[in-house]
Order: sequence, then structure tokens, then C-alpha cells
Amino acid sequence: MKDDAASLYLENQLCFPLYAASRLTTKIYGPYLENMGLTYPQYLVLLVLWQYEQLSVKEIGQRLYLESNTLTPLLKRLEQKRLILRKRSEEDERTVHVSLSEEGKALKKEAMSIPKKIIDSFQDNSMKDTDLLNFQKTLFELVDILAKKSLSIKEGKE
Amino acid sequence: MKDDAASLYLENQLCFPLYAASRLTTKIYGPYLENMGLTYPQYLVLLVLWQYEQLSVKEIGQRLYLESNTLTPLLKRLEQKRLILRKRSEEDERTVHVSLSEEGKALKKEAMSIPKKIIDSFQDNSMKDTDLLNFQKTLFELVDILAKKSLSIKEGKE
DNA sequence: AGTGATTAAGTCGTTCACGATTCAAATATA
DNA sequence: TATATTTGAATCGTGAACGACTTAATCACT
Repeated sequence: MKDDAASLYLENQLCFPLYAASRLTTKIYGPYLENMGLTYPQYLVLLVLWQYEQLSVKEIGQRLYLESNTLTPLLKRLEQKRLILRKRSEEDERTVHVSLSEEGKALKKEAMSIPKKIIDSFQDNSMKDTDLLNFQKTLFELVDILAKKSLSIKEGKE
Repeated sequence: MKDDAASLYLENQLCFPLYAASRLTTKIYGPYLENMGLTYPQYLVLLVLWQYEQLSVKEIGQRLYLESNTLTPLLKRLEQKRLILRKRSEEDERTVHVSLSEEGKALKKEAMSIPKKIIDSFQDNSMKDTDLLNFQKTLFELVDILAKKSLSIKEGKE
């Protein structure tokens, strides 16, 4: 990679296409989530709760790479929608346990049809399944590396 | 892909790792941009202006997949920092031309050192260059497909 | 037991994203 | 030429993200 002006252009960067792809994929989810009255980050929280039943705010954050300053207001909105329950732990009063309400559990059935719909809507595209699988694998590796990196940045600061 | 609960889990999805990777990479840019007093989206706008000198709000949006409701306030902030100029076109009073101030142009030199620093900070990682290049290629294809897709969703709505 | 550090959640302020809408200018069409 | 439609930018409201900070509870160590 040459250290000249070209390296500044969008096409040559990694961060921009990730940023664009993230926003664009979220937009594809949009109509389906709107039907359920959810935003994408709210859907992600439910996703981990459908998998783990009960988690602390901290544990949700570890899975989504988010912190309490983002999660607390979001969880309050999910609570207002009667989809989750928040309860302060009795063993450790610092932690708050988040779990699904009956409505929250019920929403899982509806949500299960989304991935298939998203995939179907891509039937006409030109990407090979093998390419996509490979891509996904690298993407997860990247997330892993980035998470460690950004953690070390944070610790370096402190 | 089976249409059961497993397909809901984060590990099996594409959108979540994109979302995570996007936020994590932005965080890596953080310290460098902070030195220049910029946010990542502001940096992106300067990036396209360093490449094209002058663009309308619309044209910037086409390159970054953003619309005026996001760009207008952002551009005003860049104007306040004296990095760009905004001038309503005389041929077509609807469009606003955005161009770089001298300070904005001067910032390019500083910005040029960032990509190398980011890359260097990844020296110790385990990803092969070839994998990364392949990944980047697929990522751009994906952005292209997603952009078309989300455009057709939008038009279908209208 | 006492105190100093750490930890989990929450608050606050700023900046994105984005849907819905408005407004004025330009274009198309009757 | 009138009028309808489209277009580019801007405004508004809501919900993320996130840095910096606060608060209260727990832990670690003497």
C-alpha cells in the first residue's frame, strides 16, 4: 500500500465499506422490524435474550459490544413496550438482570421468519453462497481482532 | 439454511457482524480523528472533498449513502470549524455547492498519515493480506448489491 | 474492621442516522 | 403559458452510539 493520496480514497479503505454495508443491511431489516415495532439494536437485544433467557446488562453488552450508556435507555424502551423485564439482582445489587416477558418470548416466532425473508430477497443477486460464507468467516475473524484491538486502546488510555 | 431458531443467533447472521465491525473500526480511527477535531462521518465528507474538490450535498450523499437530513447539520458543523464552504448554486438555486477552505485542504496532509498508522497497528494480527484483499473485494460487491436493494425498497414504497 | 480500588449501572451532552415533512426552485405536461 | 410534478436542501422528532462522569455496591488488602 503506497502512502500517498490514493490511500485516502473511499474505495481503498476498509472502514467506509463496513460502515456503508452496516447501514444498508440495517435498512433491509427495516420493514420487517417495523412490523414488530422494533429498531435494529432492540432486535439484537431480543436476539441474545431469545438465546440466553436471562442476562445482565453487562453480559448483553459483551455480546453486542455495547456499554451501559447505550443499553440502559434502550432497555428502558424495551421495558416500556412490555417485551422485557429488568430486575436488580439480590446477590449483587450492582447488576441488573434482564429477561423476557411473555410478549417478548412470543415475538420470537414472528422473528424467526425474518432471516428467511431476507435471504429470499437476495435470491436474484450475483453473490455465490460459497463467497458469502467465506466472507462471513473472515468478517467474524475481523470482529474478533477489532474487539481485542479496541479493548487494548481503551486499556491503554486508562 | 434451516428456518429454525438457530438461524436467529448472532453467529449465523451477516448484519450483526457488519454492525459490530463498523462500530469497532470507527473506534480505532477515534484517537487519530480526535487529534484533528473530527468525527468519523465528518472525516468521510472531507475524504470525498479531497478527492473531488467541489460537490453538491446530493453528490456527497450519493458517495456516502447519506441524505440531506443527515448531511446538512454535519456540513454546518464542518463549516463552523472553517473546514468547508457552502454556497448556493447560481444556475440552480436548489443545489448547494460544498468545497474545501484552505484549512480544509491543509488537513489532507495530516489525514494522509492515518491509513498507514491504522495498518501498522494491525501488524501483529493474524489475518493474511490476501484474505483481507479478498474480503474487501466481496465487501464492495455486497455494498453495491445492498445499495441497489435498498434503493428498490425505497422506490417500491413510493 | 477499615479504606482504597474496582465494578455495574446509570446520567448527561454531543453527534450521527433516518423517516416524515416542508419549501422553494426547476421541469414536464396539459 | 398555466399548472402539476419532481427535485435538492432543510427542518423536526426519535433513537441510537459514545466519551466523560456519577453513584452505589463489592472486593482486595492491610
